[in-house]
Amino acid sequence: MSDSTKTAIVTGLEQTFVRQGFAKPGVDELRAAAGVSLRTLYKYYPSRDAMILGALEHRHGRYVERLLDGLPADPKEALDAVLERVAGWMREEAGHGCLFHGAVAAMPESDALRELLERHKGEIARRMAAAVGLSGNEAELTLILEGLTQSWALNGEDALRAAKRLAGCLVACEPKS
Amino acid sequence: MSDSTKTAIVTGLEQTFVRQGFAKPGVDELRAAAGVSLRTLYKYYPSRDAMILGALEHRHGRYVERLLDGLPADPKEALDAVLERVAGWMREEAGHGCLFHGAVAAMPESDALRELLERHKGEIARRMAAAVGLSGNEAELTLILEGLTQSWALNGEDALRAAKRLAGCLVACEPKS
DNA sequence: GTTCAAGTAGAACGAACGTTTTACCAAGGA
DNA sequence: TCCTTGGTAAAACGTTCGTTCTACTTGAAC
Repeated sequence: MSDSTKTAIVTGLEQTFVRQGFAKPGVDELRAAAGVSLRTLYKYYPSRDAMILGALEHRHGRYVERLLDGLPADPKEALDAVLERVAGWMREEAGHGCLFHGAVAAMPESDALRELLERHKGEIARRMAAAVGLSGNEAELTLILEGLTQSWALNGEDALRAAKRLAGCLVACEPKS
Repeated sequence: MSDSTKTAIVTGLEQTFVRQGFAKPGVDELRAAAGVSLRTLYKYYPSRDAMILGALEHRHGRYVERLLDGLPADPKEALDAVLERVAGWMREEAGHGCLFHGAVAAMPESDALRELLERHKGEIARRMAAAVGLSGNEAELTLILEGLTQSWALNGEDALRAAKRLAGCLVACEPKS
């Protein structure tokens, strides 16, 4: 059980699910993407469902790191930076929207997936609200983030402009404390 | 080929896909939900993919009607009404987020699904922006709508409050024309 | 030098799947 | 009366799927 093998496998799995979704790719295609033998693949992830979970866990780590590490200390700059980073993620990694929502949408009856979705979104909302100094407006922030992620597929860079504009409005409208 | 049979079938299909997603349910389960024989089901929808497309077309019609028919003439009231109607839809019909995004997420390589998604979202954005008097802010409106739909699964009624608040901010911030 | 963990290649298996087909039934119009 | 239309029930077909298993290779540690 080597760590580098596991990373290689899970990277291949993640890429495949991003490109093809969760319905289509069969285990043999996942195996090819992982670059290992079927036996090894099943040793690290003993079922197709485990492969899905593993890929999502891996993506969660990458996403949180990319979005939240080393944000500017100033709350306004941090807010702007987060939106830019989300747009960058969409450009480079997620043409088709949030993979976690996609997984739950594909298999809405899986409790494990729903739990993972809640952990993922919850952690991001909490940490981001703190970083941008809008802890009382978690729902508004989450809405802007989800809206940006989801409408990116429809409007591209316009979605980023709209998100910045709405975030600006939110800060401007906020009752002074 | 009777119309009432077709409606009964497509209603059953839509419900099943809403509840179970697009990956899991097999044709025999869809048949049971449609309440017809396998032969009849295949006469109306000659493949599983056609069943998916048919269910989404049907849902599109229902959604557009519910969201946009008979809106108040006053733009501000109309905006509020649309958000309320979206929340009502989420409460009653779509616990798991937008079915169109879900379909594309499950099978991102299907051109037919992507076209349908664009038609669906495009029509709603255009007609709604006109109805609420914010035709220059389609991207912002779309973002709020997508954000509400998507964050409903996470925050429930708080998502509606956040959407109303952001919509209010948008109207207040808008440069007077 | 042997052992052992970690890997490859790919055959095999039973179940499930999407689809087609056969056989039959009920009602209405010419 | 017969034939068409729209439907049911369910067997059958060929494929594909997720999973397991057998047989073999390699590299490093003791």
